[in-house]
Amino acid sequence: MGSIPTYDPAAVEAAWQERWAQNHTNEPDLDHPSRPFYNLMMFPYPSAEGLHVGNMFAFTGADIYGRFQRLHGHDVFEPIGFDAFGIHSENYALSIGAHPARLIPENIETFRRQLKRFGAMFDWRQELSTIDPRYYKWTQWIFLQLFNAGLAFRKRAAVNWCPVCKTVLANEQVINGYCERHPDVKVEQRFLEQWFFAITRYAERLLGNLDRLDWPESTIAMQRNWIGRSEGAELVFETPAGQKITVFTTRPDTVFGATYLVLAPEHPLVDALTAVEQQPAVRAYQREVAAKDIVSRKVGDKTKTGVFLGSYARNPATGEAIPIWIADYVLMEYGTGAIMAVPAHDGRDFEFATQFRLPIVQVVRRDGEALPFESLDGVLTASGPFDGLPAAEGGKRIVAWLAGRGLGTPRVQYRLHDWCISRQRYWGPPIPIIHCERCGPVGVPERDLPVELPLIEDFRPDDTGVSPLARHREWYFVKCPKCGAAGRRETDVSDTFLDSAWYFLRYPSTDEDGRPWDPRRTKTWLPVSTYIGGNEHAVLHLLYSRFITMVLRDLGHLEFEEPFPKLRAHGLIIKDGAKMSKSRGNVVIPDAYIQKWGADAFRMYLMFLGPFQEGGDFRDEGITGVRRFLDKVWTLVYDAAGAPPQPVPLPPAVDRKLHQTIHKVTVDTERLDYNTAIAAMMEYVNELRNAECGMRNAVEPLVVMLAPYAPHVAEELWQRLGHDTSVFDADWPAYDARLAASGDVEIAVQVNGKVRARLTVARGLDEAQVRAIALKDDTVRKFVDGKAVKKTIYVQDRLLNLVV
RNA sequence: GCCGGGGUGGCGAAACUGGUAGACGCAAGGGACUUAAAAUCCCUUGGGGGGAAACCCCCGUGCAGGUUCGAGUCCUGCCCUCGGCACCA
Repeated sequence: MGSIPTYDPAAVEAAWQERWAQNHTNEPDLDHPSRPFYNLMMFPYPSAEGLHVGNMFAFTGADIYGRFQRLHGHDVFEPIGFDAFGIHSENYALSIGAHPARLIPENIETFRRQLKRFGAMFDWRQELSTIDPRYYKWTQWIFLQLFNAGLAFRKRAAVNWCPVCKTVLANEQVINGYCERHPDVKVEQRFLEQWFFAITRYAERLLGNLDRLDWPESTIAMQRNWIGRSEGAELVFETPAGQKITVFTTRPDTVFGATYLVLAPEHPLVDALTAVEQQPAVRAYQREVAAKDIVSRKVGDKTKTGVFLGSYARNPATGEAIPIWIADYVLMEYGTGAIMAVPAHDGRDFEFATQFRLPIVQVVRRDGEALPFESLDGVLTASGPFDGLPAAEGGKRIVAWLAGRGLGTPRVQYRLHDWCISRQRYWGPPIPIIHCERCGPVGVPERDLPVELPLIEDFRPDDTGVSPLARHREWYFVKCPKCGAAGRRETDVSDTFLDSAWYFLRYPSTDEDGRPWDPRRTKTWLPVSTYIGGNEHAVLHLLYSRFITMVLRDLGHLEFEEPFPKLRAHGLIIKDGAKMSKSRGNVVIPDAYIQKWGADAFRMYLMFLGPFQEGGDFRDEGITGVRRFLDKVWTLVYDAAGAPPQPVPLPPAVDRKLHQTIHKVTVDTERLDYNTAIAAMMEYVNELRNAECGMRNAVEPLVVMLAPYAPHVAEELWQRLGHDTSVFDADWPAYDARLAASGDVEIAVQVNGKVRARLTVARGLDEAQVRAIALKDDTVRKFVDGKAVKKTIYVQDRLLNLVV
């Protein structure tokens, strides 16, 4: 047998990484693949701290899946890139006094080195970075496609403003009224001209398509909630002067109980509806609300406030005059910015009515229910001709009745807002627009793309709300491309979510300069076969990517409208019960672990920590177990490699276990249940060791199954077994269901549902046979003797239950 | 408040459509090898009780009920925890 060299991961891994690069092992033929499989994972933001275990956990899980597909004969394309623009990079650069244009490429270099070290099958030919002008040229091109299609527009909008970041924040960057980057800085409200994408026009399709996506239920639910479709009606309340106030309601059945109206303080009709004597109070209230930031208005103190306008409108159902109020609990951006208040059947209206002593009229009844009664499960009352109808049915009839008089119409409303893509910052792709006095906003002609982000030393944002680019005069002033008059460049840069909304389209075509992608390659590789990423992107990134893809399809640039038919979400790796973050100081960097244990052991350890799709708590105690396992495999294979090459039949117990293992590893890997797949391989190795079976045909399939998990050592062992091609060119082992289900079985014998004995019997016995054997067992007899067996339940090969 | 996960040994976790709870691994204890240690190998390990022993009994999957021959798994009502949304009419 001879002495076995010890397993030295560092040497094995370096050697194979070099060979993969030399042999182009991970570079599929992009133009003529026979069975293309696009294995996509969410590209990282290259932070200054470097790749942390959370990234590596995600990428390893995705890489295992790609390698598994490769072993099933697919041409797997597994690209990687860097999402390197954005406020995170810029703020970090500011905080250490560096320039992002110099700092970020260094970070990328660190990431690239770390990514190469852990041994994923990345196709480095197709690497991309969002800060590369060759990339963002096409990000700008996409903006222009939307602009030319009328889907990009400018609007003055109330925005969240962080006085420290000196920029607009998205609502999700505001945590309880404070900036997510600066937990002690209150967010303010500002009004600025912003660029928006009209994503709301796609709401119905974005929602409807969810039904046919193979995505985690929870992700679908989050998207559904975010889009927030509600069905209801618009109803019209008229004032004596003939002004029409339109409200949106999901409860038209309760219109007979509407005892007052509430408008948002910014509602355009407020001035016209305010009685002279109420003007001072109304103005004061409007000013007070405007001074609040939009977040604390929504999230902060929810005590109801409001002011009576001093005027009235007619309830279209009862004909009664009801007072009109303004209150900040009504939001201008949702529905029509006005509501009919039904205090008997809405908690918020109830609170408001109680506070300001407004009338409360119950119009839906169910026995034993107190007000406010919000359920639709009741019967109409005090509703004229509709009394006695179930609320849902009554609502439909009331809308029809009001529609007949021109006072109502059914209406679907979404919570989704248009996507604000403007950022008053430096570190992003300039929005490719030139403002002209005569022509208005004009798109930069495609031949002039990219609009390069100029390298300016003073990129610090200031308090004006205008991007630092405006201070760069030779860049800022430019001729209008349409009329030649003096124009000014748009100085806002676009949201990073736009960079990442199309990167998967670019990967197969990174070598294209004249167009964003090669249509033939796109047709070959897209849509993405499997997309694996974190649930922190469940809503925005995925929704925006779907939207952009849909628009590009409508404009004739793509042939599909859903980019990710199959999505899987991995869990989060936490440390000491908390999410890893620099501020908590609990970020784990993988380099030292890889150094000590090897990339293969560390990959497997991360996957063995818990279910991939749920994540887990990082502790480093367990890694020795995985490393010991690899050492055992190493020894077993070296022993087997010395055995004669012609196959001899395996001992039946080993053969059975082998086929059971193949079955389990196959099924579990396909489902991303990596932790149990690894456990199954460990069991098999234990079996081989117990049986002292060091046979070639017992270990060859194991090496192949191990390959997705521990690719370097699998290659080394495969070669040791005498193969001169990559293990990834081998076939995934087939399993024989008959063999897997051969041999004896242990049957549990229960008496009255309690296990009293375990019998080892031949497979496939019938109830009578098992029962006869069971009744000979001493322990069973102890519980059965002297009693009548009333009933027996038999589950083939598993269990016999005697009921006495 | 609403929408989703999840509560199982000392720890990370397994358990397919109701059918032998705790696979696999860590840690711990004992033993072998060694001058010694590390490494490696073997054994034990949910709690309690009985037996000289092979073994046997009772309890046990967040809590309280229920359905069932049988419940970690299904139903009802709670508690805790983690994500997401949050005055969306």
